[in-house]
Amino acid sequence: MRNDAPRAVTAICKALAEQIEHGLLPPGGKLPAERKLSEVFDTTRITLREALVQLEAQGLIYREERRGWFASPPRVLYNLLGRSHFNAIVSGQGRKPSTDLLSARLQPASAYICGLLDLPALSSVVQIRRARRIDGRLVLYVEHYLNPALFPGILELDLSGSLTELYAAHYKIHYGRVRFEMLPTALQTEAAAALRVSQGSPALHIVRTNRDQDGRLIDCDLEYWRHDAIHVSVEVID
Amino acid sequence: MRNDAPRAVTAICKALAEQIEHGLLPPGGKLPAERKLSEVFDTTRITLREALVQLEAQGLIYREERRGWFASPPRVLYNLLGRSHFNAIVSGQGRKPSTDLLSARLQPASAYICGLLDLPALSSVVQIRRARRIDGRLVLYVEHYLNPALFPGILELDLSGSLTELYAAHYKIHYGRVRFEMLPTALQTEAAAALRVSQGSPALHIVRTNRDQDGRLIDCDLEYWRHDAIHVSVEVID
DNA sequence: TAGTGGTCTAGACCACTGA
DNA sequence: CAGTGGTCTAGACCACTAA
Repeated sequence: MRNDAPRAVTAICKALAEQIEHGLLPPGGKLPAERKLSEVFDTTRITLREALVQLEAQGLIYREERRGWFASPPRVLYNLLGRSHFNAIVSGQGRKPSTDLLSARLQPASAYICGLLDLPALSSVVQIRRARRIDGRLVLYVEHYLNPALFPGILELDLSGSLTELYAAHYKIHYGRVRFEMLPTALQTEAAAALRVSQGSPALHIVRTNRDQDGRLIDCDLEYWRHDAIHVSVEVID
Repeated sequence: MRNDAPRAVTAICKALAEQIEHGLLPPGGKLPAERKLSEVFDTTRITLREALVQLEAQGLIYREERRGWFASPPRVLYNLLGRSHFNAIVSGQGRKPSTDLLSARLQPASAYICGLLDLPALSSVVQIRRARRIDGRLVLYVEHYLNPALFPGILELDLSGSLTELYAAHYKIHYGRVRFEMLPTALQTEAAAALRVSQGSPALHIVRTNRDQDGRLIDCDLEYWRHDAIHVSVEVID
């Protein structure tokens, strides 16, 4: 690393960042083709791509598989104490939420899920897989696992909306204690495919385990957020 | 992307991941040189490095600038409701914490810091910059900003230990309400240099704003964690 | 000083997107 | 079907680390 002259990659990052921050590339706007950009900056595609990947890591731009690079929209604020759900959070911030239902079925619980939900070995669970969007952009892949004893017939209902509201309306179950685990990782095969990004993209993994008003473990969510789509906040009162 | 045959990068990732998970490369252990590995996997260094970067993103390995690649130690659990501090958290999990004091001085507050601490324009603040280690490994870069009115003479004290304990012992100030903001990003120049990693490495940025027992804003921390060193947990009681 | 990682060049082919 | 991004090759030089 040269200490006097900045790296080519750094220079490209700065130039692009400056353009984005000054609004020359509006949020959601597509960047020019990689080959064009590498000409503009008089470098190779490899080097240019390294710069793009760094900007992606910073959250300034994102890519859609085989479609190109885009300026990132603002992050959505996820207040853990807000006790709210995706649709409400997103609409509350003036954005448009939507949900793709990927699959929903009863299946044997993995050892990991049994542990989370405190179920005996070889239990069955309801698995619901969904991809969620903000203003049309895929930002969140979730696997929900529900204790089937508490939600008879749920697979017949409309699972493309808020599960929270479904629980309340059909089962009179409300969230009580909720536990969050958060860890930065990279997207694995399933999540990457669902979000249409390349495997290994940085992401924030959140595991929610939810209890109801009586303290019973009712379900858990394995969430995978695009790392640049979210901003988590918590206020701890003494 | 070929759909039938897996990518070279994916194959390399799997092979290395398998070795690590089966303990052939113990945590903290150094991987062979990149050129050696690229021979082993019969590929180029570029391709091999892409695999290493993906494993880094997953948190399985990490690098030290110009020293090589190492298997990652386990993440440390950061319970936001634990109301504990770095040294206590780390020792409590059987690991060894240490702290490098990078700088400590009174300086004009940036507009951003004024906003966080609710200070008038052109205020001065005490800035303390530290790098913190777990078992010798640099994992956290922190900038602390203190309201100087509350901590007279603090620059004369030993700032390499727990500030929490310093506040209590010398100023009878204890934390009350605490606010956390968390967002995944990439390390910028200062943090990257302090942690001796390359700019643009994935990281978890945590902003803490702390109030004392009387609700006064006393200080804030801008924390930058190596993304693979931490596991955040919160329990929300209804 | 030898070897390592950090950076960069100059190409190539393929699969997919979108017109 | 043209253009794009995804992937890969086969090198090179430099700065730094560790012996």
